Amino acid sequence: MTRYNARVSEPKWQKAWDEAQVFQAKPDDSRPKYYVLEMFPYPSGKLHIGHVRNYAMGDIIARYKRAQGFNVFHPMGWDAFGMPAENAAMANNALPGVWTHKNIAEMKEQFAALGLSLDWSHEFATCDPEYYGHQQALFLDFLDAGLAYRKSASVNWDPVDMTVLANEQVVDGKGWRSGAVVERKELTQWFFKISDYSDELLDALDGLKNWPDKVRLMQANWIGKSQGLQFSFETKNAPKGFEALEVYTTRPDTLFGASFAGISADHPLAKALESDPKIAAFNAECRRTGTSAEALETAEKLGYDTGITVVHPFDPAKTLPVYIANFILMGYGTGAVFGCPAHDQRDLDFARKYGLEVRAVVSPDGADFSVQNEAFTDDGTLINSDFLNGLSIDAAKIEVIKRIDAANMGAGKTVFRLRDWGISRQRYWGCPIPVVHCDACGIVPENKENLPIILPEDVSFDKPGNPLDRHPTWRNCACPKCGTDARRETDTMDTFVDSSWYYARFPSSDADTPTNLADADYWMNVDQYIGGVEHAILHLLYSRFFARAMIKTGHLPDKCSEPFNALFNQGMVCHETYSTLDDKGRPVWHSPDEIVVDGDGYKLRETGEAITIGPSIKMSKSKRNVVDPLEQIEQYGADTARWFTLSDSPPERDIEWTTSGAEAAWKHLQRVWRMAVETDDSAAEGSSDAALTLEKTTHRAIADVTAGIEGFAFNKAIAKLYEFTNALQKSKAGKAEKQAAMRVMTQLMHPITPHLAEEIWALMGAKGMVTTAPWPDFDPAMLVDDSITMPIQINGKRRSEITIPKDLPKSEVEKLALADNAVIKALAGNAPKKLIVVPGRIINVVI
RNA sequence: GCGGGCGUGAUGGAAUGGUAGACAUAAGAGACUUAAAAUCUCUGGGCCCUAGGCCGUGUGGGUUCGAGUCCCACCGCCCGCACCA
Repeated sequence: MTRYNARVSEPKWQKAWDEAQVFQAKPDDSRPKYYVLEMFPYPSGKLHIGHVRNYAMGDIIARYKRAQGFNVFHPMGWDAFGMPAENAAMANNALPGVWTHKNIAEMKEQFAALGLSLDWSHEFATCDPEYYGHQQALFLDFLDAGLAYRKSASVNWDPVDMTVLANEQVVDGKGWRSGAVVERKELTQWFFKISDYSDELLDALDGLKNWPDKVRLMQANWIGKSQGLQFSFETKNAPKGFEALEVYTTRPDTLFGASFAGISADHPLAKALESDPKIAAFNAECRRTGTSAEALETAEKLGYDTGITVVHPFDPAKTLPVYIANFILMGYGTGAVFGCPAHDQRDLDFARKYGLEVRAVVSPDGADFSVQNEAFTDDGTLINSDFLNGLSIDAAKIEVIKRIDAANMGAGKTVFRLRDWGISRQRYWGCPIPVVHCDACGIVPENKENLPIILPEDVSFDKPGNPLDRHPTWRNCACPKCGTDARRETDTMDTFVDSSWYYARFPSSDADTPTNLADADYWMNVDQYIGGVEHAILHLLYSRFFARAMIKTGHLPDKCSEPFNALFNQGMVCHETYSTLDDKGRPVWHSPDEIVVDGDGYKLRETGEAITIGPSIKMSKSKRNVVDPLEQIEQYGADTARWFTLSDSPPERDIEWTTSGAEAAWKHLQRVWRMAVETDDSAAEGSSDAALTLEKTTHRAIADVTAGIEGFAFNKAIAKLYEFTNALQKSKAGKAEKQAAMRVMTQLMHPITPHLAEEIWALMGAKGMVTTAPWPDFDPAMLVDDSITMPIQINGKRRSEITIPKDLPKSEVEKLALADNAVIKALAGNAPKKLIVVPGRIINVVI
């Protein structure tokens, strides 16, 4: 019996595609273009099984669209800057650049084994000076356009990675990569003015119809738009310069319920009072409080009465005490608020602790109302509020803003949660920020003709901190303005900058400017973008900002403000975990290849020790539940891995890698191969009924698989291919008909298992390569049968079925239904109460 | 706390408001084989003795001729954000 030998066939076809250059795309106005892109990988040096699934998805789309006649652009590159290279440098005494390029070379080979239809002629790595030099040019243009600026700010400092992190990179109070508790630090940093686009980035989310709702919602929440009132209280007993205290609120309607004013420990007023050692100590304590989930759960509301008071804007007789409070954030609004305990839970907790007045000013029904331990935050009617009494919340807000505005005390204001993007990183392995510090001229942008500012290679990692800082000569340069001795900026850019515009570089990867407008005009935008949901905010929000900034600076055409037309988030590949316990009762994790199934359970191969099987979770080095894709490819071939990772679950969901599942996929591919070989031996003449049935099945399969791929339901497409295989195997049609069906099968399988498809295509003597063959069409007329079987329900429960001609009039269907034995029996001579016929679907007899 | 999602056989999962469990995996039985592998056939939600029937999509209600699907409440799990005034 012949077997399909993936180990021989796969490299053979990869070479054939390569030599025919079938995946290289050039602008061509005669065909519609289609730009499909998967988030480019970090070159860790080792392909992960998750990569296989991710890139297989993109490849299905690319191959399918190519067969549909689209001019498909499917490029690949490397997100090559970042911490791991520096960590490796410290551990192995290897240079980050050398380490990274070695990884890229290894990984590219592993990618080749997957048979992806990639156009490698546009490849680049973000650590190439040819790439990051253009990024430096973009930076200078952003600087010129006011989109980049430098300021001193309190930043998130990761004490392990010894670098600054963006807000988006702090997760649960910890660094997103190192996991270290983040500290606050005052540093002068470079920022991108993403806040210029807060409104636009929010509003444009509505237009992203082909993005997951979840991602759009997450971005909307992150941008966090609030509408409210910003106004000033007049202060009493405050230090000089603080005659007014500006606060922000989204509930101006509750102003008459105010019983205190609160300021952040980082508020200028709080700092001005630090000459009092008690206040200094209190402020220090506030700053120390963590922001992790647990810390927030348990943190008590703490305040310090400054002795200062403010005057109520609508009631000069009323004054409110000013507290420094630990729950007020300097980074939002003005860092100062008025507290209305009745209608804000935090203020209520605070008021109860410090014995402040709790005065309800909104009542659910307009009647007198009081609040105990739970703040009332629902809709209602204003009470106890002078001129606001009887108004709705919305009307009261408008009225208060109007009066504050008229009194020149403040105005309505929209505030966003989104802050500007701090991009300075105190790291070596990143894109140098192209500015110069000159004693005479200050901060001077580097001249564009001096770009790229190239990273030095002779660096050492024997000490913590940024090697660029202690490099003997690299910092030294001439001031671009006055020519005197000056020093380079040693901070490099956040690696998220690198990935914020790579998609725009691919179409013109050789251009001597960051982009080429003609190429961008042809290829942009990305029609289908695929990647993990972990980038829902960081990468995707930054990219949306970058596209706008690049339009403003003339690097992209106007149509590119939303660079990703459609987004798909794929799930992860998981595996169950295996553990034993050490002598102290701590778990010891074992990798799947150390495990054997032995009669009644899983055992450790070496010692026979029984294994505890844990839940299937994301593959990770620490839990050792990792499956090496290269071993799988070595054993079964890339097609099997591609087929299996897409077969069982919807692509957006996590899947569990199981050995039995992978073997089953491999068996199935062997079965298809065998069938292709055997159709040659079929009887030359089959039954004509069988031939017609097979033809209809074929058209049905084309329709279903096409719909599956179009709808990103690869698992369903694969289920339909199984059905088609089963039907073809059982078919009694003749040789020619079976071969025709087999050819269609090959075309339908080709996006998923391209190598096997090519091998069968060649075996059957078909012309050219299946990779370049057009997608098969189906005839809608072939999808309908002449007779259909309709279930009959009695009172909604299925009781019988009848087979009737397709276009039988409704009245005839009713007659036949009433003549059905089960119906006659159930009716027992009575007329039905109701008879529902849904044409082509179902009949329901109501008794 | 706020926001979002999801609960279907032993398992992964199908199912425009219209025959629940497609397709696959595990498992069981059988065929072929000296034997194993490979391959093929059958069984494959639960219950009742069968024809056949009853029950069944987290729980309880509701809308409907008809609900896994829509609505309400509850329970459980997952994800995101989190003292944002």
